[in-house]
Amino acid sequence: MSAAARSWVLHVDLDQFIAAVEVLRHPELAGLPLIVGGRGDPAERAVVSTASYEARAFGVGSGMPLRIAARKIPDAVILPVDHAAYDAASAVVMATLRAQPGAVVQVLGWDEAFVGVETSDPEAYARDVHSAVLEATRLHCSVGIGDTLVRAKVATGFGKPRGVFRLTVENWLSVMGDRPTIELWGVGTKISRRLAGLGIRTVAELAQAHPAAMIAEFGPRMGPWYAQLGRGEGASVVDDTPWVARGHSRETTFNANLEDRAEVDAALDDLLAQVLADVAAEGRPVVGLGLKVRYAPFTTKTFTKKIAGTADPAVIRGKLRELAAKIAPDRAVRLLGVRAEMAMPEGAREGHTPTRGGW
DNA sequence: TCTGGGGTCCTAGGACCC
DNA sequence: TCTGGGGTCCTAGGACCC
Repeated sequence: MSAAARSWVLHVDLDQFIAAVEVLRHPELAGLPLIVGGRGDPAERAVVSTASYEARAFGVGSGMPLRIAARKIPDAVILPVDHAAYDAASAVVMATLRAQPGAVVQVLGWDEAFVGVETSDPEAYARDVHSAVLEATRLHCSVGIGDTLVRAKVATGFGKPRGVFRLTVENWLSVMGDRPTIELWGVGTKISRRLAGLGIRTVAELAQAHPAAMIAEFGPRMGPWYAQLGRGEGASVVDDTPWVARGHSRETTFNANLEDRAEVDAALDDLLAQVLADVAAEGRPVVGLGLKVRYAPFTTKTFTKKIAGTADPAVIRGKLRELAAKIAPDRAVRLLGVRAEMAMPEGAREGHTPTRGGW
């Protein structure tokens, strides 16, 4: 018997995207423990962006300091992050998705996107997506199928690698109900711990959480959102409105802490110049500034300031100086970051981040 | 083990105004 | 005197994602 056509959400996620792109360029690396991170130098302060399956077998994963990773796998191949290469590969992937019949595509990152589609056979559609992406890029992907964005996103994890998995209102609780809340998209260590404090440890428990208790703990917006997440509910319509950046930022961790105020000022100028180059490319006025400083060993402070909209670098630099006056003069600086917030154009999509309750 | 870089959004609390 | 109540804006901090 054949099902009627209805709308589905697909979540397409490339397998080992960064490592796979590198292996395409360096076929001789196939099968070796491969680590991509920072500038490829384990002596520098940087972390792992991606580890190949072979490297993961040694306990190396993304987010781990490069130095530790190199210690765990002394003969690993360590490559620098090459944004341009991944951007190019990503563009081909997204173009391929948009070329699928009836596809509405919402890009989530370099290597993943939602695809909204009307079909009677979403598994067949998903396999077509996999074939098309493979043919265009020689990269494999996994596809989650869902009746909401959240369910599609979570489903992908069960399809990896190279597979397809469907998660809907029918099987959500039987598949996810007994799992810990941290496995939900948007629940991290902190929130899962606070949930545990309320006696909520599993997805099923979260799904039935008392609304008043959730609001008391997490506020009127996030409280109900987390409970919804537990049920896999939320938006079911893929939104292909173009994404518009709210701001741009640059930050740097110094390999040796900065002790000197003049060094700090010079580093801030350098970061600001990079940020303003990104901003200038969009031609939108700057309406806010942020300055982040991490003191050694590891305390982070941020300072922000709204400003009257301007594109004048001299004015912006003056405002940044005002924020910089708040940096403790007597503490060694480990990291500096500069952020510029831009005026949003009329009609830009609001709340596009699913994990913060925006959907 | 010792913690990158680029983003987004939410919340709490203080300032200020009426 | 001894201190209301609501609204809005801003700043700082927190949490999460890829």
